[in-house]
Amino acid sequence: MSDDLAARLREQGLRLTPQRRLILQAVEELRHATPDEVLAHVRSRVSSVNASTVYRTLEVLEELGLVRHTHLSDRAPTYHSTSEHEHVHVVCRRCHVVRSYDPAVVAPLVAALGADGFVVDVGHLAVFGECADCAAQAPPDTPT
Amino acid sequence: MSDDLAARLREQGLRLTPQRRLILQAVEELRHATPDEVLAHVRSRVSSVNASTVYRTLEVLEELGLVRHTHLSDRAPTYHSTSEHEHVHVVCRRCHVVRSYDPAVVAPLVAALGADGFVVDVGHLAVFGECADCAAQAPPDTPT
DNA sequence: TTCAGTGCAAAGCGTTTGCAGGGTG
DNA sequence: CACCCTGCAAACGCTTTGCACTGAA
Repeated sequence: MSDDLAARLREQGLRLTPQRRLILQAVEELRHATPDEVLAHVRSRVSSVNASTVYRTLEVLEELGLVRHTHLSDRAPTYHSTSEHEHVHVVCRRCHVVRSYDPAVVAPLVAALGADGFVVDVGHLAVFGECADCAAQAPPDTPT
Repeated sequence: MSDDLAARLREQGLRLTPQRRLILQAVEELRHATPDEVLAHVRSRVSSVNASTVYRTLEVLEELGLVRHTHLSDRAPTYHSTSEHEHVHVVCRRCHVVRSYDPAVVAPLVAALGADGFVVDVGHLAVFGECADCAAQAPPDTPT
């Protein structure tokens, strides 16, 4: 996918820099990562990368369609590569386990809203709730 | 619903204060509001309420099950009263219009995840995408 | 009278921005 | 060699926290 990177940047008159390559690579390798985690990963190989560069780069990569983000917690967003199959994130609010589902699970929802002309951004969807394991063991409480 | 307030607070050994009453009332009247909007609304009637009290109170009210929150933007969360019917929020990323849908639209999703023992928190769901009006008029771009 | 709740101020976390120097194309 | 990109440091928006005082029960 890093091949796309050079091409897509060029299309927009943007430049290919080592930082951009490393950041995209980090997102691909981590599969799901916050800006902070991306920064840490990049720094584990090269020492000098700045947090603001990570933010600016993730923004660029998202505009180029190479990465996407969702909100899997009330804190920082999570980025993932678009080279993965599109998927819906399902998050257990109790144990914080994140599971990916095939977009088929939301097909009826997409269809229902589509009837009103609304186009759902499936990749951004995060469904919160309580997973089977937690529901089994847990007292009825505790938030995100 | 403010009757519930006194009762539920008492159950937990908590106290009924003017601030708590006003904050719950604000959420009910505004229907969808960020902590900041709640603060402004409360201050428009009484002058002295502190932001940290709003945050602390919204947390308490949510634990008591009197209010709920969702994330309708990448910024502050939105609170609403649980005295409204449960609904799913659908947000246009372009014009930021928020529309509420009957939970029926996600019934198939709830059923599909339910098959795996996952209990979906329907009230917390926010579906992002592009509404009919924007899709009609807009160039294919622009983020949240 | 007790202890939960409040206001205030400071700190915290994640993110953004202005600017000057650096490196890509 | 133009101009995009980066690092740095400061600022920012939202939220949380520590502490002493206040007031509900």
